[in-house]
Amino acid sequence: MGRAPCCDKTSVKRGPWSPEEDELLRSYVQNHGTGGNWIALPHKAGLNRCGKSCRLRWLNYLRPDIKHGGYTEQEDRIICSLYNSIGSRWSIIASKLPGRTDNDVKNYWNTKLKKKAVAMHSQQQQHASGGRARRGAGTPQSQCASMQPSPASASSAASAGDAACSFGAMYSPSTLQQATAVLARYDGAATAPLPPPPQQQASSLAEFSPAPPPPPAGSAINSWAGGLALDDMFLPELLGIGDFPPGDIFGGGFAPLLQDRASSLQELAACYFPNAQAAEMWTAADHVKPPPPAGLCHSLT
DNA sequence: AACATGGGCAACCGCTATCCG
DNA sequence: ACGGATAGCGGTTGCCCATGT
Repeated sequence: MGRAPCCDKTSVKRGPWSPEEDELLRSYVQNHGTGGNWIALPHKAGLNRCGKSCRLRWLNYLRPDIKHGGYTEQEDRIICSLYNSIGSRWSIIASKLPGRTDNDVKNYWNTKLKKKAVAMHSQQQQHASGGRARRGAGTPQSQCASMQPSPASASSAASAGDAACSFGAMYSPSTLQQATAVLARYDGAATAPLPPPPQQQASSLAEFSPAPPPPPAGSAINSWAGGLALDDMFLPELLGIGDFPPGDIFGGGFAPLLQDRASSLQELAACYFPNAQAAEMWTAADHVKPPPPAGLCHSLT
């Protein structure tokens, strides 16, 4: 027997929201907040809607700081880089793009950016092979398989297809633990009072940042450090300055989008680090040296 | 002008994670 | 420690509109 539904779907309104409903929800949330309970909110607000529907409407459409459309090339680059690095974890990707929602980013990727990427990729494949397309190239699966070590879909909700490019599949548990420890230190830098100069960064990261509590066994990447730090770990790759293979859709085919990387460093760093000093420190660091064999954290350690 | 087709986007569905008693 | 309730997430669906025939 399954769980009871969150609301009686036969008695609540579904489908597109009317302006009146939008106004009811907007004014209620602005006056009272969500109260931490979306299920009870529709009744309090006088809406005949499911709580989940209200939450989605607010988060994706009614929030005051939402931006719709008009994606910049900078945002394109961030999305592509992050997708390459962490896969379809839209909430994480969206969190790096102020004013964008996961749904919006997901739709944008699925309807526009993905096609752009595939087109660029096939164009480059034709160039590289004198017109012969690589077998399987251009499909989502081949894109995934051709990507660099990817932490995509680290959660247990990963689909079978995602598993092919899952983080866990790419790195050994010991490597993950090692990376997680590094991340823990670096992550703390965002709140540190004064970061050291870049050249001292590696040795002193641990000193200006208290280590977080050890992760629960078997869940190092997936829980306490995963969501926040996985993408930070792959900053060089996110920027396209890591070790993408030349034929990679993002490292190669997406080269035009990833060009002008150096000038984008500051903007990107600002996206990744809430603390301006940490962003500055990262920007100033040397990101272009070759990656270590493990392919992990070469700019951060 | 009428119809078919495809793209874009909002909303829904079903699942996992997390919280809380 | 356990189980129920809720939040959050990613995949999918379906509607609307623009464009082509």
